Amino acid sequence: MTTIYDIAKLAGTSKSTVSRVVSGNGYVSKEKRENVLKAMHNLNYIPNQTARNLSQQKSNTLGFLVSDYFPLIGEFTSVFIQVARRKGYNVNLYYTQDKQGERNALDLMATKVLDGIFLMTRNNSWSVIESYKAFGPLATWHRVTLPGVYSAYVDHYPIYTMILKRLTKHGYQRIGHVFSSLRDANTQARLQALKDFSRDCPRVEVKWQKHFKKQAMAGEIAAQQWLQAKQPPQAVICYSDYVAAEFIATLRDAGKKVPEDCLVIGTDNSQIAKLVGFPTVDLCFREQAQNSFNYLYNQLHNEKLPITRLNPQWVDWGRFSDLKK
Amino acid sequence: MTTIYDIAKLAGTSKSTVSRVVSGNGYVSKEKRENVLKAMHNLNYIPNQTARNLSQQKSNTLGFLVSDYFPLIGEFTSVFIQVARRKGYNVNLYYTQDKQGERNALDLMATKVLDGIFLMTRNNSWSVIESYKAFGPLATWHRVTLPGVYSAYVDHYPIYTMILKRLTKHGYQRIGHVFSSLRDANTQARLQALKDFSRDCPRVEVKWQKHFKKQAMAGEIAAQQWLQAKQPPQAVICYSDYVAAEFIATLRDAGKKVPEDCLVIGTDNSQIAKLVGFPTVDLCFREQAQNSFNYLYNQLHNEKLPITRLNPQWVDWGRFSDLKK
DNA sequence: ATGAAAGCGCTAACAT
DNA sequence: ATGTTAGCGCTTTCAT
Repeated sequence: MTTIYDIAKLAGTSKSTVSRVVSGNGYVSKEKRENVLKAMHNLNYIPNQTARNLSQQKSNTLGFLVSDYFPLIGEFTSVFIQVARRKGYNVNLYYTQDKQGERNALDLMATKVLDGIFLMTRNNSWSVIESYKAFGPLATWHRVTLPGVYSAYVDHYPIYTMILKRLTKHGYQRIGHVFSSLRDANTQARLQALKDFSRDCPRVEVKWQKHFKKQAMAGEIAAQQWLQAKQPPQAVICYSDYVAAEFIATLRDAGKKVPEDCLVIGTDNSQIAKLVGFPTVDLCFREQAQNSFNYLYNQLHNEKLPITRLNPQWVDWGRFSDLKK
Repeated sequence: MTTIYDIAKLAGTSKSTVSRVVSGNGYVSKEKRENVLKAMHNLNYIPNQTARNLSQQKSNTLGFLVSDYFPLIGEFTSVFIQVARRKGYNVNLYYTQDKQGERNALDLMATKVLDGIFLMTRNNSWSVIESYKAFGPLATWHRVTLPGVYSAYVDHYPIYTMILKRLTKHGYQRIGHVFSSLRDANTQARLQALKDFSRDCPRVEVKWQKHFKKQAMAGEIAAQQWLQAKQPPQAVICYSDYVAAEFIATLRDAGKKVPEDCLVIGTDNSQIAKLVGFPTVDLCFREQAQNSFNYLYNQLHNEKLPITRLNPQWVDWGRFSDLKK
C-alpha cells in the first residue's frame, strides 16, 4: 500500500505537505502541490480512510438500525443512503434483532465508528436509546417526543380522519382496522381519530379491530379473521402497505373479490401498493428519510439543511376514481 | 472516551495486558484478568474499532454495490447482511450510479476499509472490476466467468426450457418474452433455450420478444406493447418479478384479466410475486446471497464454509395448480 | 509556506 | 505471564 510517506519521498517533501494537498487544508505552494499530485498519480495513491478516521475522531458514516426486514425498508434505506452519499456520508445497515445487538451498534458512536444513527425500528426502551445521545445525534422513524431524538413522524390523526370520512361518504358502513402495536404513538393517534369520528358518525360500525406487533403474517392472520367473521367489514384500513397486500392476497386466495367484497387500504405509498393496486396514503417516507438525514447532518456540522414539512396525500393511481373527493 | 490506557492505569497493569483480555489473544493470569474486567466495567469501556482496524489492516466489513434500487435489492441485502452479521461482518451499502462512484467504492479495498466486495449490479467493465481482485475478494450476482470473481449465478437455460415446456403442455400457443439486456449472460442462456425449444416445437409462436436495460418502467412499457399487439401472446415470461408485477398492473388497469387474458410469469420468487399472485421460479437468491458471503469469507479466512448447489423450483403458491406437472 | 514531532487507540513482536 | 516498544497512516500543532 502506498502511503503519504511514499509520496513525500518521491515528491521531495514532507508528510505534512502531502497531507495538506490530499486533505485540502492549509497552504502549499503551487510548485510543491504539483509535485505531490504527480507523485500521487504515479504511485496510484489511495488515502487510508481508517487512519484518517482515527486521527480525526470521526468516520463520515451513519448507522441505520432496523430490527426485521419488511419491504418498505428497502425503499426507505435506498433514499436515505443516496441522500447521505451526496453529502459524503456512508451508511452501515444493521439488522438488530435484540436489545444487545442494538446496543452494540449504538456503542459504535462512542468511538465514532458511527457519527450518528437513525433507528427505523428499535428494541431497547427509549430511555436507554436516549442515553446514547451523549455520543452523537439520533433520529428515528418512530413518533416520539424526546429532547435528544429527532422524530421524522407525521401525525396520523388527520390522515385517519380523512380516510374514515371518505369511506363513509362513499357508503361504507362497516370499516375494519388493522393496527400495529398499541404502544405505538401512531396507533394511538389513529385510535383517537377513530374515537372522535365515532362520536360524530355513531352509525358507522368500526368495532372490527386487530392489533399486531410484527408485520410478518399480520395481513394473512387478519384476513383469516375477516373470512371467519359473520359480518366482515366492507373496508379495511391497514397500518402498512405490506400488511394490506398480504391481506388482499389472502382474501383473493379464498376466492373473494377485492375491492368488490372488501376494499383494502394501505398507508405507505410504497411500490407494492401500486403493483397490487390498492389505494394508499403517501405519508412521505421519502421526505422523512431526507429530513432525518438533514437533521443528523445539521447536528454534526452546525448547518441548516432544510427540514421540510410533510404533506400526506391520498393515492389511488386513478384506479379508484369513484372514491375521490 | 476511555481507552485501554485508562483501563491499564486503573487495573494497575500495562496496555498489552488489557489488549490481551479485550481481544482474547495471549495469556493473562486470572487475577489480572479480573482486575482488568472490573476496570473495563467501571469505566464503561468500549473498544475503538477504528484503531483496531488500522492496526490490523482489516475492517471486518464488506461492501455491497448496486447501481439502482429495485425491490429485490431489499430482500437480497437483508439476507446478505444478516448472514454476514452472524460471522462478525458489517456491510456497507453503496448505490453507485456511475463508473467513478463504483471505482471509489472498489478503491476502499486497497486500504482495507472494505475487506471484500459483492457487486449486485455494476457500472465498469469486467476487466476494470477484475483488476481490483488484487486488493481483496470479489463476488457478484452477474453470471460471469472470470478467474478472480465468484459468480453466484444459476443457469437459466434449463429453467427457461422447463417453463416453456410447461406452458406448452397446458395449451399455450403464443408465448411472449420480456428479457433484460442482450449482453447479459442470463439473457443469452434464455435465448438459447428458446431457440432449442423452437426447433423441437416449431408450432408454438414465440416471436413476441422485448428487451430492456433497466427494470424501471420495463413492465409497463412491455404491457403497453402487449395491449397494442394484434395477436398478443397468451402467456408472457418476464425476467424479474418486479417487471412481471408492473406488467400485470398495467394490463389490469387497461381492463384485462390476469391470468385469464394473459398468464404472466416472473423469475425471482420475491415477496411481490406472492402478494400480487403470479407464478414464478425460485432462482434461490437467498442461497445466492449466502453462497456469496461464504465465498468472500472463505477467501478472507482460508476456511471452507459450504457453497451449496442451487436447486431452482417452480413456485405458484398453490394458486395455479392446473399448471402443475 | 514547510517540516518535525507528537498523537489518535490498539496490536504484536520481542524480551524478560 | 507481563511489560516495553515500535508501529498502523494520517492530522495537527508548533516552530521556523
